[in-house]
Amino acid sequence: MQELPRSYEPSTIEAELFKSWDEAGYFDRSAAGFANEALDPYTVVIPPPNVTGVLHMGHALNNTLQDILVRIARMKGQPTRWIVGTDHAGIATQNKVEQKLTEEGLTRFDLGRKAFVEACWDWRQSYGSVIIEQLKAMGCSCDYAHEQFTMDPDYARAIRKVFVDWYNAGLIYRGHRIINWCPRCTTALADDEVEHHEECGSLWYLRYPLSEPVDGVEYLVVATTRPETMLGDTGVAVNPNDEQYKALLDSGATILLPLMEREIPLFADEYVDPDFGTGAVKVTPAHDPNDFAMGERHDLEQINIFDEHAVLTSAAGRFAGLTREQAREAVVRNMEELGLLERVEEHQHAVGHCYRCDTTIEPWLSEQWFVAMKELAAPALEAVRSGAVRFYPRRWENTYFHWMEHIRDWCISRQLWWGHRIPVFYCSSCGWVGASEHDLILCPVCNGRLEQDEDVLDTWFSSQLWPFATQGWPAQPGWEEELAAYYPTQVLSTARDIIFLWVARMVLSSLYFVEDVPFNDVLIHPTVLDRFGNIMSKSRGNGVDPLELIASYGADGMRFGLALQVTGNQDMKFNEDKLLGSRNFATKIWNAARYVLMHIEGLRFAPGRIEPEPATEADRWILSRLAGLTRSLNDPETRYDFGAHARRLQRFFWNEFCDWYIEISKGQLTREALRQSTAQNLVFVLDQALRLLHPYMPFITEKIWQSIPHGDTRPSLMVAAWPDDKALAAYLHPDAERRLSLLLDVVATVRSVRARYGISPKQPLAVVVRTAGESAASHAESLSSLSLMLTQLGNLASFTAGEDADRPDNASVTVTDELEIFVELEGLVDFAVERERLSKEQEKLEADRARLESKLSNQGFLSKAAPEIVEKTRTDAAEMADALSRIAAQLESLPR
RNA sequence: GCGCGAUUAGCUCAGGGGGAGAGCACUACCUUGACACGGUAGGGGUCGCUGGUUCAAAUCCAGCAUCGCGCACCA
Repeated sequence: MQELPRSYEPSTIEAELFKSWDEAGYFDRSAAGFANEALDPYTVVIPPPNVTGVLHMGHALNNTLQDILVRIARMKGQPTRWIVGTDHAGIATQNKVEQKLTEEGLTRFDLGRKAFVEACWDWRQSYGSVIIEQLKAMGCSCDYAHEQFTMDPDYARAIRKVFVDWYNAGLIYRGHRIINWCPRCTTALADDEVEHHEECGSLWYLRYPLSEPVDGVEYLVVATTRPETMLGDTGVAVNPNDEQYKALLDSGATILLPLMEREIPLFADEYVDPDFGTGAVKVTPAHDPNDFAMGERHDLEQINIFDEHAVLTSAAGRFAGLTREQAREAVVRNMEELGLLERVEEHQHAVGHCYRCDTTIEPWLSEQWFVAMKELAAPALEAVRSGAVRFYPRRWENTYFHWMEHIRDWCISRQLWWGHRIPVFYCSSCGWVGASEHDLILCPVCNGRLEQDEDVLDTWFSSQLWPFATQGWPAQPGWEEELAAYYPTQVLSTARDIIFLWVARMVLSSLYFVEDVPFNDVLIHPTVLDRFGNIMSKSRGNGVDPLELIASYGADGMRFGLALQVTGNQDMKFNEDKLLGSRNFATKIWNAARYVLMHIEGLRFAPGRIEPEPATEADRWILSRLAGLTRSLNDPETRYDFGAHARRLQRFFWNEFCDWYIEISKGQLTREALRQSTAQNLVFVLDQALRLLHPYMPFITEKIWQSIPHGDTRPSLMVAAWPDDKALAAYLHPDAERRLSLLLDVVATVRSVRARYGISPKQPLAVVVRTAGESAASHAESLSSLSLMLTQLGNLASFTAGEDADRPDNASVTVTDELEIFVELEGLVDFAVERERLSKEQEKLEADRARLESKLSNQGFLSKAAPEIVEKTRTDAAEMADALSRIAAQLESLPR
């Protein structure tokens, strides 16, 4: 037990507490021996942040939620491990290191592959742990002692095995295809890594002259959004059923491609939509996936006019050397000069951009590696259909299904240097090609020298293994036992934008290699938008730095404020007010704890856990409320309803414990007979509340808990027992709750009267309550027994309650369903004001009553509504009628 | 085009068939020995629109409108 400083300064306690948890070993699965090995383990893998990453709001939210779940499990005694680590993030990291080189006037080619990769490792050494440190600042209770990295040697082994197994199973193949190419990153991208934005572009109508006029027709018109690609055209297609081109098709006409003076065929293909543009499509097999497909069907030449930077090559003749933007301008100008530009229309269309650098993607023909997905997708689809993997909220399962059902092969090769190099070896002598888990030097066939594939694997190829590769698969000692005990993991919490990129692929690869799902629950948290509803991004500059928020509100304030905003919705407009409110809440908790400490000074507690001792109605009430809170927080159905739980916690602590129980305790503590029991109840409720709050606000709760005499033998709240709703259920007490609400009504009424008449809280008032209705007698008795408490809370000069209590002269009158509350005002009372207020109340009540009565006179209602509803309506209406008559009587008897 | 989400107090959002809620903001009063990052009392809403189901709809269903997010794209 120790003193708490007068004011709460988060920054003065957070780092120190974190260090103490770390040193005590609580982040380990054994929680320094406090975990109960007999219970189900709880394992979570963090979505590995990029090594280049700095904490953003998405991380702050996601890791708050994971930490809440992990801390609850740990307090329940489950062997808990939150696996943490970083992702090597191929493109992102390579970009960072290249950027640094550029500043030094170098390119990666100046360094060469080996030195460049070393530079990446150096970079990782220097900056790669930034985000891990930030997680610590948030208070995240990850297993930092076993930090993982997707480029670790053990991880690399897993990658190798996956690649080789799939290669040998024929699931990985090499192909010459149109892929998405980023000319800035100079690498291929998977379909999912391309972001489509709607852009306002143009549709150019170009005249393509026929080689020979047909029946006086000299040209046809094609429409295109990318005129520059015409330099690579090797055909023009129309729909076979399109009447307007029938004659041309039948005549076997060919086209003389302008600017290139190349003769290209006119052909028919079902793909062409006769109603779009002119119904004639220029076909560029090397630069458009659809054209590529048509080219394959019609055996067209593929002319690649772009190099890897999307600069025109010699295949573009005199346009060689231009960028694609310059080429567009030049082509359009040239066509116009030739009189071949018919018209230009505005045209809205989606354009693909690199998800890493936002450069416009170029569909580009190249040799790449692919994973055949269809076969792999089937069990992954089934895993979610069967419920083995369940999404929260459930609707995201549709997104997953749609992707899995329309899955396309996955381009996994990247033309980068930083990453897992593709383990395929080529023999230049005999042409042998093979994949190997170990580096090969000599050809197994001809003993010739082997060359390894130059490309590296997509970063998502490695992160798909995260849940099992981080637990030792496939070669670390004891991995089978590890997975048998701790796999699948319990929950994966992440943002919706990586459901395809990551979540789906983890399911798919885990089912293949570990023959089990990687996790049972997938929690898709809302996306944090700025306060105007825009997505937060670097380019918009509207991001909020979680570390600044921690500085302003404390880690606890930030966490609680974020948790409060979590709903089942897809978005969350970031509301900083909630963080301010949460910091204030933390201060409230702090001060409540200081109050408790202050008032138990000099008291002695029996050894062991402090037990509650319900001696008064208020004691029974607060314990009942605590029991109810604990029950609702432990409901497994609502385990991911963070916002609802946070609100309940705040309501209980602030509005019930602080506003009422602490206030009531002030009176109880002055009575010798109640002093000890009240103190015990204060400590007990505070202790239990701190436990329930700890997962949300780990620092302040720990700090306070270690300062109060809870009597628990555990040295830290982090490993103290989570409140047991079944044990607390013994304290549920509906009658006490009902009686306290009567008292609360009376107190609120007295305060309201004071405010209305400007009477100081310091001036004691005499109050008389007349009880009414069926429970009049017991209510009168309850209130009488609570009179000490009432007197203290309302600062009353006297209090009497009874079924037949008389209204004093000169009293303000308030009528409730079950009470008539008279507050004596000794000449101050303004009866005109009282009458007006009562009349207003009467009006409102009469309207309500009329509505209920109309229900009760409705045959349909009486015969079809649930009996208990009818009964309730009846008693409510009766109560209202009764209250109305009492109001009428009061109005009648009030002096004029 | 297909799918999904949102629309409730000035703002941010809960709620989810049976008497409209919270926080912030606003107004008034209160520096009371836990807390002014506080307390008390107030004001403020025909729950987007139109239909339907139902004894009963803010709540369920359909359509519409507006905003937003995916996916797929016809060059």
